[in-house]
Amino acid sequence: MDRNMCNSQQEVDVRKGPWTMEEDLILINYIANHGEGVWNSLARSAGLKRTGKSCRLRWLNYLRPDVRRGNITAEEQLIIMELHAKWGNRWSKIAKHLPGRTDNEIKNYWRTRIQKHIKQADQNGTSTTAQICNSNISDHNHMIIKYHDQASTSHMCSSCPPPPHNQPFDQTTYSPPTYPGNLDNLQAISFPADQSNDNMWSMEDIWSVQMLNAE
DNA sequence: AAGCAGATCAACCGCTCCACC
DNA sequence: AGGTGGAGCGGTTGATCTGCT
Repeated sequence: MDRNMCNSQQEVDVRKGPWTMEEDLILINYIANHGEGVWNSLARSAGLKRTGKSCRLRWLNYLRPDVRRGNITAEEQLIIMELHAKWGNRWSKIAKHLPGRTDNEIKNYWRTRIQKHIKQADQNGTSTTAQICNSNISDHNHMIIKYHDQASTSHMCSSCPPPPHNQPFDQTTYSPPTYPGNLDNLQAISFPADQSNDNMWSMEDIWSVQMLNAE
């Protein structure tokens, strides 16, 4: 009984849900002064009513200064698809090849954009392998992806140059994006350009306040 | 303008792995 | 060798946004 009360009291003390700007600032300031460390004790020391896990996630996915916000570019999209073909849902591994992108972001992107189109295409046609053709990388408006019937013809579109990998993607070990069976049947899909995602407060806001606090 | 449905994404949850004792 | 705690990962949820009627 007492234990239950104690637990529920602890649960009340742990905040969940969206982070406030104040919490963000506390976390940023603390890490700026003390560095990343043991997250549970960091959360306690910083005076945040959050779990270490929550702090870690917030820092890695949002607050780190090197996190890139905004649209996934066509180049990044290609890399994601290639590496997903290679490794499957190893999001953190894929994220390592996309500097500034987080595993969470890539995972969400895959599930909400790419997988959706694959499912839709699944209902339309048949094919077993993928061919990726970046139709208009320069304006980043649309990207066409084609899946062909023959495994042997799975390769980058011959009329297109290889993707301009400016990331540490290892082209020497590059293998064509042959998709596993459950990704069959995609014939041609196009993605509209991403919308910019405005947050309640921008990272520029946070970092400008952080600079002021640091002075 | 209001209501609804689908899309998006931040955050949480549960699990596994690994290092340390 | 086994236990424990922290870190990291992938899956899922739920709030919010957006576009359509």
